[in-house]
Amino acid sequence: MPNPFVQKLGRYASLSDEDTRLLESACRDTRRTAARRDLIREGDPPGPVFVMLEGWACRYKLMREGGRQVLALLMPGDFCDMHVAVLDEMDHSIGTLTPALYTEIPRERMETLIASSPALTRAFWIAQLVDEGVLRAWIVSMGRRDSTERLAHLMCELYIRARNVGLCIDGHCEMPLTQIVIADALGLTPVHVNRVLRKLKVAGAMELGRGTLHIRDVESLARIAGFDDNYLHRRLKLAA
Amino acid sequence: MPNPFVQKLGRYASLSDEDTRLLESACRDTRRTAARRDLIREGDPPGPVFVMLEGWACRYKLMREGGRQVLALLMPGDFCDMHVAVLDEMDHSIGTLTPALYTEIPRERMETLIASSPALTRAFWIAQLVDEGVLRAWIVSMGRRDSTERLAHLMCELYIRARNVGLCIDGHCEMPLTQIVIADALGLTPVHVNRVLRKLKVAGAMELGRGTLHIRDVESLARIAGFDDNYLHRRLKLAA
DNA sequence: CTGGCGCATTGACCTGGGTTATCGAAAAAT
DNA sequence: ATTTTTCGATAACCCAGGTCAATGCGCCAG
Repeated sequence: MPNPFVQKLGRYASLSDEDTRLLESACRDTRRTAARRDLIREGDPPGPVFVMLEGWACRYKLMREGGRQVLALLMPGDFCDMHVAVLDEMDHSIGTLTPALYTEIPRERMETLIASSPALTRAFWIAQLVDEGVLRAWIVSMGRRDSTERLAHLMCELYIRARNVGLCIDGHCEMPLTQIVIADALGLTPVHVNRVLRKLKVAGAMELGRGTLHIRDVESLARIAGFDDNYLHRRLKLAA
Repeated sequence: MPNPFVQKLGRYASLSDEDTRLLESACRDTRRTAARRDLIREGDPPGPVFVMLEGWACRYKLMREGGRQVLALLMPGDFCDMHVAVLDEMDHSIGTLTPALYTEIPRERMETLIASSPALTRAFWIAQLVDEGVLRAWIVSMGRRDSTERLAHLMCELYIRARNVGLCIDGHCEMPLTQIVIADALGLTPVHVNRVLRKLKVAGAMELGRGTLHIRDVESLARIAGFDDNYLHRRLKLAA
């Protein structure tokens, strides 16, 4: 099966065979973890760059009173923090949501990679900018969308991102998120996420269950969400 | 008066005289604008890097139904989007909040700057990572803090950032934000921002009026906010 | 095969913050 | 100087989403 890291970066710049080879060889040394394991914790000194190859993870921050806010969902192909190494300590944690396969690319290796080809440099920059765009889109969602729009918007985003790395087959894809994780990501309670999911199911827009997302009516879902994919910087071809 | 751009980057790496000179000369060519002018709009092709020298601006996104969400507040010393030029179009707008003085640094110039010294490279990376940290902190605020904590948290952040570039004098600083802008930033309504401001004033924590922020009791404000400055990647010395 | 635990589901009730409206005071425009 | 616009301050009312509580299901460990 194709390397999702290569697949993702390949969307942002046309990679030569040599670029591809470099990326693949940087992923040679893989590790497996169980679900709910932290790869790195808030306060830790930043380590290598993590690249997700299988399974999902998330960035998150724990609150004093015990709640948590998920800051980003990481799926295969996603990587974290090209440059964090220059910071003194992590300001958030990263943990797996499912059993996962990932690579750690040491900082020097990463720099060599970036320096080795203009296409790779460009691809990494774009990936970074898209990640920032996603952060901003989350802020927009939390600030100005109600719970239904918010959930629909997140599902549109995740669906497109998953499709970009080949994780979807016409209208449904693997999405191993519990309602609790979704609630932690959207700033809602699990109870309310459940209510909204029911509503979206009844509306015939989408269904989420048993780790799988089924998009029932893309148009309708995108309309509910007020979804515009410009922040992902690719043309929206949901119907494809 | 000192160049806030130099001042800001100087916090992140020790700049040689040569570095300082380079930065200052990149700011030679300045422009003035009135308040409420867009520097660039969503959908526009990305242009040069903007560096704020005087006055405030914000990144924002307009909603279909007319609302807007402020995504970041830019004060003197802040700059935007080192690498946006690689993207096809802007996914949000940037507009001034006050009359402003700023510089536009063309992309090539920016690249020369970054390439010209390891200290500058490092400083730009850190600035970028801190900006991302701020985005994440906003997500945490919107997801998990109530309106009072949220407003207090934003004021702590802005106070520290303003102090970093020399805009504060013991406990008060210029902060030309209307309650409407604050509401747009926090995902609240202006009416409610007003209520919360009154509450914080009565509590003796802070006062915001006539474009000026007065911190009345730092400890109390930070406690209300649940503020931890680790995401700004500098030691918190609010009392200094 | 069974007990336990995390997750999903649902109901009843409550509250933080939204909505709408009004008024006076600044500030900006002419 | 005066008109116009924007901003801040408050009050009355309402609802989206939180809170609390109870139940059931599926899965894994023993």
